[in-house]
Amino acid sequence: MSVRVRYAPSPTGSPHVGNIRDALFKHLFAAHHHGTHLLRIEDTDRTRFVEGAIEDIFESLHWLGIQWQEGPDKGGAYGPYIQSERQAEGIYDRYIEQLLEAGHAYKAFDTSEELAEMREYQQINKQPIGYFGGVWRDASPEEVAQAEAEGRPFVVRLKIPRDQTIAIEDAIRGRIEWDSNTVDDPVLLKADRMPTYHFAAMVDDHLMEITHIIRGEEWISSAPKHAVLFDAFGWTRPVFVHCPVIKGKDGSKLSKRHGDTRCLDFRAAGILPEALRNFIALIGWSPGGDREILNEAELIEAFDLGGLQPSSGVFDLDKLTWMNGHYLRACTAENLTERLKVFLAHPETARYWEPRDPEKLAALHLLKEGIEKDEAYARQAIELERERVTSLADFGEATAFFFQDEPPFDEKAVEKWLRVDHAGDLIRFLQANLNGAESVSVEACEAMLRGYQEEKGFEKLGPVVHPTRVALTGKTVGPGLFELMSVLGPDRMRARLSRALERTT
RNA sequence: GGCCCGGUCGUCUAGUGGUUAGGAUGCCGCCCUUUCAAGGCGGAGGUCGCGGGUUCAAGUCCCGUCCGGGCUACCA
Repeated sequence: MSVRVRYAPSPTGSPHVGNIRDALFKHLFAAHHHGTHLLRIEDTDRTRFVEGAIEDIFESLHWLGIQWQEGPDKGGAYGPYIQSERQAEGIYDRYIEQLLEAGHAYKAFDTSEELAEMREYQQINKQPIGYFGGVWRDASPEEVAQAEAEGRPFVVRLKIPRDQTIAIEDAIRGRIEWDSNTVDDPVLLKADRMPTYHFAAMVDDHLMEITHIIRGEEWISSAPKHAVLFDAFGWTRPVFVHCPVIKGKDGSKLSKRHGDTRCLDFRAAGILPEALRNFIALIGWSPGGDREILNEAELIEAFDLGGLQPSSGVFDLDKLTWMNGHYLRACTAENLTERLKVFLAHPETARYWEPRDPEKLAALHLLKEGIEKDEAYARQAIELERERVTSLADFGEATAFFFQDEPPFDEKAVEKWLRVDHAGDLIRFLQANLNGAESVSVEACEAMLRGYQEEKGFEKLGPVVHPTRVALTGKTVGPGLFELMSVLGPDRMRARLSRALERTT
């Protein structure tokens, strides 16, 4: 039987990295086994629906290259793939009836006040908290009929068998057992006739022939309920795979106060999708051995359940940053420029940086204009700065001096290198050498500076290089000077040199 | 409170009874070099949560204990 797995998000918000990491695992697992990965939208809780969430789910998946073969957008033989539509078709009602008739489920007419009271009582008396039957689990048909006749609202609960051991076989942790008396009767159908997750997801998993339920470990405690449900229907249970969660630096569940957690925020921050994908694949999973950098194909090839880790992992932004730099350097300048164009044009980029770092955003605008004005020139600048950045968002500041007619002077740099005795002479020398030239090669630039060094008898190139760099860029750091000069070209250099000359005395 | 899961350098991890406990990141240093990076090389960092046991031999198996986390909704 071929592998079938599903990513089944609820449209309650934009997917965060932990959630999307699970989706990545499913895609990788399905692809590895030439199986099917399907997307199912679990929108049974109307009250928590968030506008735009579904769009963000698709977008996050697309961006990271997570694929699926069946879903609301693609169709498939097991549709519909949206639970509210399935509910409307009466799918869940049919199975509820079946359970009710077989005596595996029952109607419970408790009010929310009664339920709250019950929990309070249990808490005070230090009893296990939950619904273990109340008056309705074993109510007579007459009592139920009467309550129904009165039109009292009710829910349908699953009758968890008592005095038994419920066990599941988890692919990562092995056998996990519960005393069935500690498992309460979950609601299957809510008073508004909508199914709960427990019910809808399991029915759908069966109908869609899901072979492996891959989900976060926060579901472990619900697993016995799901197992009982499968057994009640006489269905074969899928393999349960409970993945470890991703935590923040302080060890608690990843949340907003740990910084970015929304998948699409990383895109806006300038992270490359292949970097984020590679990075999150390695939290809670390992290909074994020392391998760390894996592309899409390698991930698929290497992915198996055996590499999944039982313990949760911390999201280490430093390492993601490093990995992003690695992938940035692996791009060609052409490719990088194309990615930058998309990045700079995306409205989320500005929305992301505006409140965090307006200066960075301004530099990004400068780069955007630079690319629009002269893409070939911009590409050379990008090429030269590529080794000095760790995210797409760094390119603005890194390349700024290429695009500014008058890049601001770092006053300390001026103090140190433009106030040396020979600075004025050096600049005049360069001006003379550049006179009339239309372009200048890297080699010519080097020859020019070395010529001056020799002429003046400097032992090292530093006294020539540093003042030139400050004169041309305003800074003491940056790409190789000869390369930078060649890219800048004679015109820009002439303008900057004469401006710098005024600062030499 | 109850039930369940977890625990190897700060962090991600390799490890399936015999290793000087390996790699990566981060940190420090050296090399390269016109600066900053990148790259190369090296260093510090682990009593494998703790305590018992089993065994000639335990990070690896067993028990206990501590700590962390999850669930405990007519949310998923």
